[in-house]
Amino acid sequence: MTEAAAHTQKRERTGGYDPGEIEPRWQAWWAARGVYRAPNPGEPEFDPTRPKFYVLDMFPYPSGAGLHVGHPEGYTATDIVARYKRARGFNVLHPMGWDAFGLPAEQYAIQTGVHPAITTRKAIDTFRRQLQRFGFCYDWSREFATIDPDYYRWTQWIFLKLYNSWFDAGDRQQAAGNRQQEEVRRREETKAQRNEGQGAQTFGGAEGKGRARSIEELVAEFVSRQREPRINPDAAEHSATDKGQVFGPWSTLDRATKRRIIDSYRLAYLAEQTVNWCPKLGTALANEEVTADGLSERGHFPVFRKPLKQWMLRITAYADRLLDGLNVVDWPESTRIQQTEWIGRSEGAEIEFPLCMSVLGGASGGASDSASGTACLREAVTVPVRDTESASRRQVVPGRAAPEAGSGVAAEVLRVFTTRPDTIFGATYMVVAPEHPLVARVLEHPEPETDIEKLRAYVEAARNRGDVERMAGAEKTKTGVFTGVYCLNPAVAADSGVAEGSTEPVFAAHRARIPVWTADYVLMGYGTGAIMAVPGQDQRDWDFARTFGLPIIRTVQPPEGFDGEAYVGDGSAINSGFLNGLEIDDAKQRIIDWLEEKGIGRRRVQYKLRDWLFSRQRYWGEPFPIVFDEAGNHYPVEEGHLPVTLPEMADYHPEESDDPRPLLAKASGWARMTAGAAGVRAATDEGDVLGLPPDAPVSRETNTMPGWAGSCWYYLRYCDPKNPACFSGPEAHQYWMGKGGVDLYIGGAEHAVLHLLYARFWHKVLFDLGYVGTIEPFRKLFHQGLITSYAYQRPDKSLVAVDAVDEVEEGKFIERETGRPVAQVVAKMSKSLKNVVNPDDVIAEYGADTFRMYEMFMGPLEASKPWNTRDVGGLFKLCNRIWRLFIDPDSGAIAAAVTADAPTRGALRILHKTIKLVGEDIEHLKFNTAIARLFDFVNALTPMDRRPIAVLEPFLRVLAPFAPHLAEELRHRLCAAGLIPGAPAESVSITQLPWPEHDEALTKDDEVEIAVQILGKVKAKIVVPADADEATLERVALADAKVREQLAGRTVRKVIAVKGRLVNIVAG
RNA sequence: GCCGGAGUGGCGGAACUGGCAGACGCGCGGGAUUCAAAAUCCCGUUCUGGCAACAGAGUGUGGGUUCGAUUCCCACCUCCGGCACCA
Repeated sequence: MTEAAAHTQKRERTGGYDPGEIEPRWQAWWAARGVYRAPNPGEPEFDPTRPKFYVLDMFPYPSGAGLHVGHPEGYTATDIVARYKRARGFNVLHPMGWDAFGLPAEQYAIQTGVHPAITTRKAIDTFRRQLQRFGFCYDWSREFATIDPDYYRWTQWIFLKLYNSWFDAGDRQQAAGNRQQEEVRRREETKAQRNEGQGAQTFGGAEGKGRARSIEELVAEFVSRQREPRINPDAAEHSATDKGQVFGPWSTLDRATKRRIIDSYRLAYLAEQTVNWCPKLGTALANEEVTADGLSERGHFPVFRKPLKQWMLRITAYADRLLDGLNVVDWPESTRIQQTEWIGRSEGAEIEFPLCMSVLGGASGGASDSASGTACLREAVTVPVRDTESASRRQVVPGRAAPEAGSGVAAEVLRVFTTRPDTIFGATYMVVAPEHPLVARVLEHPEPETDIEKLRAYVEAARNRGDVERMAGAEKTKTGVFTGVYCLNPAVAADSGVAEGSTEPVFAAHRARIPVWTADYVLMGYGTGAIMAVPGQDQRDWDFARTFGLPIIRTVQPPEGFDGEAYVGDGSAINSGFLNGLEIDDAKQRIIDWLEEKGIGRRRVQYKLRDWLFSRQRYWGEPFPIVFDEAGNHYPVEEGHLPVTLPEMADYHPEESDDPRPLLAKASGWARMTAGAAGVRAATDEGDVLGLPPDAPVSRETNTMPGWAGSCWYYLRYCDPKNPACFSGPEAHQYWMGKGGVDLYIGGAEHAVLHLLYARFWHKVLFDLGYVGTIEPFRKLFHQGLITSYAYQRPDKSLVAVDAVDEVEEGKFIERETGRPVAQVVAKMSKSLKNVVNPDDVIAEYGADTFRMYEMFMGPLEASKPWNTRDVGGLFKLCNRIWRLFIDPDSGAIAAAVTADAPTRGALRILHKTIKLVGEDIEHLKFNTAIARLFDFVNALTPMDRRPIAVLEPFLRVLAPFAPHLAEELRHRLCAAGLIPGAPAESVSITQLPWPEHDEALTKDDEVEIAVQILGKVKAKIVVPADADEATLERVALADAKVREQLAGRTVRKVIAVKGRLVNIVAG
């Protein structure tokens, strides 16, 4: 019989602690009275005099398997904080709901035909029941799920806001200048917010780095000629050639061009994306779902890389603001670093290298001029370029159109991005990605030195390998092929003419003409898909140069004795013409100035962050509020026609097809209709490119949104979850979000980048458009650690399931089957190791209060720690001991030692210490030490034969956040026995009572024990008044008998006394 | 490889801003209570030596700074997490 079971048996005979009876009773009582309901501003029960506190858990996905012991860890922490803050006089918003779209329910539907909604609702019911059994103080009246049409209607609405917005980069120069000032202002604001907890709203302001504006305003600027109609120069979906492309005045443009321009600005746009298409499964797969040998993880079907039109969100426009925001939030450093690295901002330069080709122009467009191309080649080889003026460029590449910044004429120059423009003199070759347009062009028009078969084979091989494969390839040996193309290093070419007499022109000219290679270590998706390779200062380039015997020139002086390969440290420039002698930073400035002056390069910031692929070919997700006309143009469904609900499906099997078609395409009755029926705005006239005639046939977008969509804004809906007219009423979310947003957000570190970045992005768009008043959604973020479990390990490190092991003696384990010894180790909980702990089982045996306290007592919240069932009993014992402080377990009556006597000084001291320390620990989320204080209190009270009510009752209010059922029960029993004079009526819940105030004077001991060290070793202890000063300490210490004995025959050289701490005597 | 975080008794862990290492809990040992057991209460519990007083060692390893280091500095080892040819 277990300890708890035995105890329960005893309780049946007597008045012992019985959580199985107490807890459901109080849960029902709290629910019936709506104790945890948080009224919104405007409701009669709302108290505007209190500050607000919004404490949020990360949105759970209700899996069919139910709750795991990892879930309640964070939930208990937020519950404690919510209860504590409520007791400290805050209006607390503490909601819960469900992130319910997702793959598992759909997979289940494919297998069984059961509608995902049914599966999902069932899983939600299980989760809710389990969470309610913990006694969490959620305001369940605010519950919703992302699958509710009333919710996803607003998810679609936000998508439309993105679709109908563009990012106005504004005057970047000015923005950069304002940056620091802005940051200071925001930091101040955040500080103020932290102090106040709430404040006035500033709506619709931007952050000084560009902002989202409505598409209508953009079109108006085109129409009024305020802005020149051109393709968005920052549009990732357009080729370098198309970016920034300029057309005539708006009124002269045709419908298609107008649409093309507008769409290039939208924050939600369609683009061809290469996806992992699995014909057998009928869906695109994420990179993680594809095995190394190109098969689907599920089913092992072939996967092909195929271009597919996908919705993308232009998150890259917000890269800088997403970075800046990280400075104003109180988040774990590691998470801020992860986001920073994910965004991956690099400052550098874009440089154009003139191409020397026999065939210019061609595939990538632009005028073909073979004569000048040949001339260029010849010229570069034989004639050092004298002219250092910008004319030199014209000379080298005649007939080249002068491009504007950001536009590209890929036919004649090779444009690269580099963070080390200072090393340009060391660029001995170039590398382009295999997908680079230059490669395709060379394949079509080979150069004399092109080995076309080799090149084609290389490019083919590269194509079917995804980026992941390419980069994670186990062997890092460099591969590549020379394209046959050369280009000119503009710096070397120019410099060779300047340095009169000192350099050898011919050598310089050879140095200036450098080969262009293609290699898969250069990625098409980053920068321009081309690099200048500087093997002297870059290890990757060094490795490549060594592999293929390319020249290496150091352009930074390594320190003496440097015996490494590429040198990436500090130093001054060498072999670098006019840069020689400059330190790296100065050399960068100098060369960029030079490049800009020549018009062949410019400063540029580059990000690793890519736009967000927002389409999924699934059923169980939010439909897009978008339709297409017969020409394939897209139109938004007007707000009044939302939500676009999911159709019923006869079966959920994806169509097996080589032609990627989302699952919803099977619902043809749902997908086809007229523009009028779909809710597309009726076109006003011929020139209206954004509307359609109502009778025009349209078909719905059949992709669905990804799982992240619903969780991007749920924290806003909680503020006003039932609002039928608005995503969240302004008064409600302005109040709960205050100026700093969510006050405490606890969840796993696995969402450190994706969810937390996507949500911030949506929030900033909503901020720009004036819908929310905070620049960041989550002010303070905290990650709870993983709860692990024990497993057993054979000597060969393989793991053994817990049920296959016997403990033969204390701490010694053997594998039952073999009799061989195994070691106990900590491992992740997993079905295969049979070490998963089910919270329901634990609660059935010990109750929710014990469970809550155990999880909080295991260790620091942020640490990963192993579940040890044996330890749970210790917390159960604590609950029992608390019970017996109040209740005589034999009779069930109030214990005889409970007295109305005035408390002793000692009893008051332990109470006030407990109040103070537990409060401080909760504020710092140090729940493990807070519970240690509760133990201290109980240890101090247990031996007392008179336990004053005046000490016991405040203790219950300190206990309540941790063990709410136990505290509630005991307090009601004291009330019923008439032991709480002048207390609120019994109908009041302990959770509605204020936190007891502690008296600082009462937390202090009168006397303290001070250690006396001699040469750093404790040799004696002295007892002195708590406030004894240093001189007193020294005097008492030196007078101590033991100390004198130790010091006999030695001279005291120095005495260090620290008030309240110790005395250290240096003697020799 | 790079960037974080962490290594403290048999176990989970504690230690403010450089000031008595091991709070609190588990486990274990002893005692009280009991016909007995469970439960409960009390005492002990870092290691080594000693009956003991006490002595010595001790916070991953090796150095350093300091009257004094788990805490600060340098080098290294191990584990966990993230990123991984991003020019």
